[in-house]
Amino acid sequence: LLNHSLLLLDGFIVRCVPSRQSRRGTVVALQFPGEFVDLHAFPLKRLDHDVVSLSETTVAIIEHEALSDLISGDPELARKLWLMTLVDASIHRHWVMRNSAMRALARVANFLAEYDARVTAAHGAERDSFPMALRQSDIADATGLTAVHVSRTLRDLREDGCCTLSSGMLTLDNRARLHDVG
Amino acid sequence: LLNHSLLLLDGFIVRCVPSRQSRRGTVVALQFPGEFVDLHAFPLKRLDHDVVSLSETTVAIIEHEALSDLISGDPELARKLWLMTLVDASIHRHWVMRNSAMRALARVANFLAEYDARVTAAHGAERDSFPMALRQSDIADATGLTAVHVSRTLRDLREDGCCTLSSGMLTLDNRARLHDVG
DNA sequence: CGCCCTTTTGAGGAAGCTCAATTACAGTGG
DNA sequence: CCACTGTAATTGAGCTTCCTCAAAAGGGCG
Repeated sequence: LLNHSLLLLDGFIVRCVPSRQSRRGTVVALQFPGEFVDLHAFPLKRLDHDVVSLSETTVAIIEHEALSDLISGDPELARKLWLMTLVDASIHRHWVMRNSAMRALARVANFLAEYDARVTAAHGAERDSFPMALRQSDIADATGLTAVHVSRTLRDLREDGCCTLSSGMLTLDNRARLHDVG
Repeated sequence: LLNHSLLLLDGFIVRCVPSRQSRRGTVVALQFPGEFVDLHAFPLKRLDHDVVSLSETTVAIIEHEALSDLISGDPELARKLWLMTLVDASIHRHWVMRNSAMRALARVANFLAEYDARVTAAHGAERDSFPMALRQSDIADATGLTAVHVSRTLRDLREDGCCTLSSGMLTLDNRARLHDVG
């Protein structure tokens, strides 16, 4: 039973639901700096998944009592907090579609494009090369593929001139083509 | 831009996000009587997916203005409405896991088990046989399989003694085994 | 240098897809 | 009552995609 939520200030976090596929389970969400990790625990009071940090992280712990006090005097803020959880849900729907209806190449490309878009939003400026917190096996857990096949798929994307993932850095060699593929 | 939300009173509705796989796109959510279809349009003011009825339906149209009036005087109600959208999100996460980490047999079994659980909740009493609003091609759109393979998978479940889907009726020949498989 | 973790590559196999034909079934009109 | 039609379900054959297992190659760090 939770009485606080986490706001991610720095680092990178994934949310996982248990499954037999991987030791850690399936990755169902990414969280970038500036995002709430488990705001839904505020009305829900419990968590139906695990929270895993993949790097050094800094978080703000926000007591639910404090949130209650804040929104009781500000219905507009309440609306905004609700909206943040709805954006989460919208992304979930996209993930269902991606992992159900796209083949490996498009799936990984689309995943990396989402990562790009969100890291850009968190960082404030578009870059053609930036740190990627996920290893290939993490991408596998998030896309429903095996690590081996992710490796092959990344090679295809690299040879296509889309992007290069190497030693923790993702380089977008051709953002337009990546978006096209994914 | 929406200024109202739908409460499903009777019938059956699916929510779809566009994809190239199927004409209608990927089914990302089921809605049973008693559930809000698009409550998230209240804070969000727009819809990022399609709403499709698969049967005759009766809905209540709820103006957002009315919702605003209601919750302004009742913070507890606001909390409950928020919670309903969070349950939706939790189910989304389960769908991501199911369609990413489960094989066809377990995937379809789990899907039918969810359908069973939710139709039971909506109907008020457990039954071993009840109407199934989805055709095999709809199940395919919801599980990320092809209609042909759903057909084969249902045959396997039938021969396993789990359940039988025939002419719009789903019969649970062995609920325990179905849960076990899925 | 040696160790551990991650990535890459190969070969073979299994799961699921595609295409195509057949069957079942309900509705419709003669 | 029976052909005729259109939709949904089933079945088969061949193929593609992805998985599994196993081994090799990098790469960072003690």
